[in-house]
Amino acid sequence: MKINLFWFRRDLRLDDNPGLDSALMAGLPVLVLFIFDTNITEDLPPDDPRIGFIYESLGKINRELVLKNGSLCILKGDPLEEFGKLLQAYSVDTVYANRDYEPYPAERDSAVSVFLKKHNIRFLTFKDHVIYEKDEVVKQDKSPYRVFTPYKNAWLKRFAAGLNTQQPAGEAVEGDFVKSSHSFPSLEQLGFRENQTRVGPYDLSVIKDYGKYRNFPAADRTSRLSPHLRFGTVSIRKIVSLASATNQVFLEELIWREFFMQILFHFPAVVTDNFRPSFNRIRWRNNESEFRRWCNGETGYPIVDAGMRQLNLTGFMHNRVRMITAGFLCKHLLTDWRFGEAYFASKLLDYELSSNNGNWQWAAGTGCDAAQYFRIFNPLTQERKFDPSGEYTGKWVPEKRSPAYQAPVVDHTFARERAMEAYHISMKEF
DNA sequence: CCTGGAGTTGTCCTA
DNA sequence: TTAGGACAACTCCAG
Repeated sequence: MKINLFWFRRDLRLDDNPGLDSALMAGLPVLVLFIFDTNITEDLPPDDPRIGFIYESLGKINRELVLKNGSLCILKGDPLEEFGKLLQAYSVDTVYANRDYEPYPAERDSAVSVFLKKHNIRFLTFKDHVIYEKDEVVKQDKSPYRVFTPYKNAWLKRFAAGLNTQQPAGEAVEGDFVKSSHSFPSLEQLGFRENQTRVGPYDLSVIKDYGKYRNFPAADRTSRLSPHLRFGTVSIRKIVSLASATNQVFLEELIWREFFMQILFHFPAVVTDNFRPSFNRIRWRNNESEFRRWCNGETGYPIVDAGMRQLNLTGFMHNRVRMITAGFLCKHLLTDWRFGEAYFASKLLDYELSSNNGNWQWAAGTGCDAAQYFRIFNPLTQERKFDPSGEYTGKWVPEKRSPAYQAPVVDHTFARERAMEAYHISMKEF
């Protein structure tokens, strides 16, 4: 009997899922599939909490599928090889998936597409992860925007006109699911291990007053949506539709997400290079012991240390504090943003290549539409402004007032002048 | 092609 | 105490 396949990747939900809905509407029974891609997981520790979150989300999906007389097929390996095995076991008509725009997944998907085509199987992909894909919001000459504000204006104009938008699906689409011949594996059977760090639920009640509270880390009134958007456990269409009706500032943050995604797509060199080559000649100091102190939250600046400790212990850091800690590493310690970016990538539950890279280059002043290089955050002023009660720093750095607390790794005024000089020299030599 | 205006989230100094 | 300009020019975008 012929079946269709739906391949989950970072769209881990059954509701409002365009690829899955299309597969179900096509008429044939649908086998729902997830592959732990070893090309990705081999670089991660076996107890990476993001794998735990994916596993937990798959479990939830499987329980729902069992109620619909199906079950989830979970595999681990190189996707091409796994598809090869699947085609031996099943007679497949079409493979459905939602598009992934990052460099590796895009390359993988085109290889899968070629492979399936050779076996006379169609590979259909759908827009799911964004409201607007890479080429849907561009300048009149079709070239990509490099400045956020005009991009945002064009995005909002299209959105208001309903151009290229999909409406969030209300009801679940009916269709037949196939029961997998594999039973649902344990985390250990997959070669992974349990981790205590958890992705919590998101909280949409904060959207209403987002602009008012978003800069105060102690208030803890951010939505915590980011890991859910990263892995698709929530639909971006539902969130954007709520945001556009509720809070413009919050909506703009979602537009930043798509801005950096299209930057990564059109300028993939940003993964390794400065967006602005005039900063290629910055002579980074890259002092290893200072970098370790930054990683461990031992710089002697409470707001920096609090942020890094929050990251290390929870896999999350408040957005305001991300800017402060990133700026501190690049400007005060004159450490190449690539080191900081890699560290955040290893720790953040909501790690997204486009946003992490875009925001690190923003903090370093090397990115497109980045902070001007002479804007150097003063970690003490930032602390006074955004954590005036000391509640946030006190929570993560309880020893901050005791003699045991370290002396600052570098004096602010000295570091500021040193950074300005390093950036000046780079620009002059360019 | 030319041109004017604008550009996520700051800080510091001076009057 | 507080408001305003300098930082240092540049790139991008729209008309």
